[in-house]
Amino acid sequence: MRIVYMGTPDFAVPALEALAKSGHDVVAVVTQPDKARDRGKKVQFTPVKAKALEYDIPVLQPEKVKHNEEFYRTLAELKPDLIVVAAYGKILPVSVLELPKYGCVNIHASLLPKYRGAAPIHRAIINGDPVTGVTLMYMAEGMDTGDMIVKAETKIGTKTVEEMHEELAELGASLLMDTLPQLLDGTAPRQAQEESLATYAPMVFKQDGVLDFAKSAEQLCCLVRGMNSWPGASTTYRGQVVKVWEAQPLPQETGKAPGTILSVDKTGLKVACGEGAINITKLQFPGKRAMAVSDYIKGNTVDTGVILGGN
RNA sequence: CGCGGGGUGGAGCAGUUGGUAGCUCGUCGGGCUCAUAACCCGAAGGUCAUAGGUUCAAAUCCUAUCCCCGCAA
Repeated sequence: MRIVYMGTPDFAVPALEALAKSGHDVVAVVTQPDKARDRGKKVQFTPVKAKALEYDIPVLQPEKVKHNEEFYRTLAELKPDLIVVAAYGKILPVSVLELPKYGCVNIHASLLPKYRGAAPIHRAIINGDPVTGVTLMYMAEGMDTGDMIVKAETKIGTKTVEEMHEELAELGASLLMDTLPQLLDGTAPRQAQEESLATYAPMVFKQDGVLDFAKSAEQLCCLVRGMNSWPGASTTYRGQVVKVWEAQPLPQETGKAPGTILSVDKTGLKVACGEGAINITKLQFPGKRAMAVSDYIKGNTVDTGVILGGN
């Protein structure tokens, strides 16, 4: 069986590696073009490309996949029996979806039809959901609208989006491997998504991580976890941007204005919220590395009474 | 060559008219106390990122390199 794998970020690496190790014939990997990013504008390979090179798998990096005759021809010549997609980053045209004999399957990091779209893991945590998971599905034209094959779920608890991301990537990989035999003999189950239950998980940006202390302690802590480690929750202290990496809700009502720093000591930095209060235990000041509050106060001072998020 | 901040005892920081380094926490020892994460006394611990250069003398000035971080992408 000839398989083409399409994916770009870290999330898509475990499944590719599982396929490659299993001895299946991964004839090509398609990933986004390399981009100059980060400090110093260095050109970097996408995580999936790096992994593909490890296994000597040919890599294709088309600028666009729609209306791209050359790419379509190249793909067709590979005669794929199955195309597996995981966080590729571009919408595939119907011509590509219909190319492989056994279709195109996608690994999506949510329990569809909930959280279709770009940032399902972030949204599930930010919204305080108790569970989430991954769904293996046949791809259709719409954004994550295809028929579902199998799902696997897991508890969110107090995991950060980074931890959840890693866990779901592995879960997705094993789900794919478990289901692969059925995909390749056409016996995989197929269940349509209930449209009325569909929700969307839009991309998250740095701006989404700005803490609004008027919210409840629970909501703020979910946001902190849902933004760790990317793009990071933040607020401002005396005009400086401060990233907040870890925080826990405190039951107490404070009577103070939201954002007011109530106390600072080795156990953390307590801040009043619209409802309850939170205890920040790990943060990061500009130019500094992330550190525990207990470490930060060894050589720096944080004044109580200051209102975070103001000037 | 995208902009900028930073690398100083285990940790977090101070230290620009250049003169062999100081603070807080921690650690170890002792003391006080019914007791303590509290308090008191004492001790150990630093090639000041690396390599050169200037100088009688450099953490401090100059040059190159490595690493970390924020912004922007």
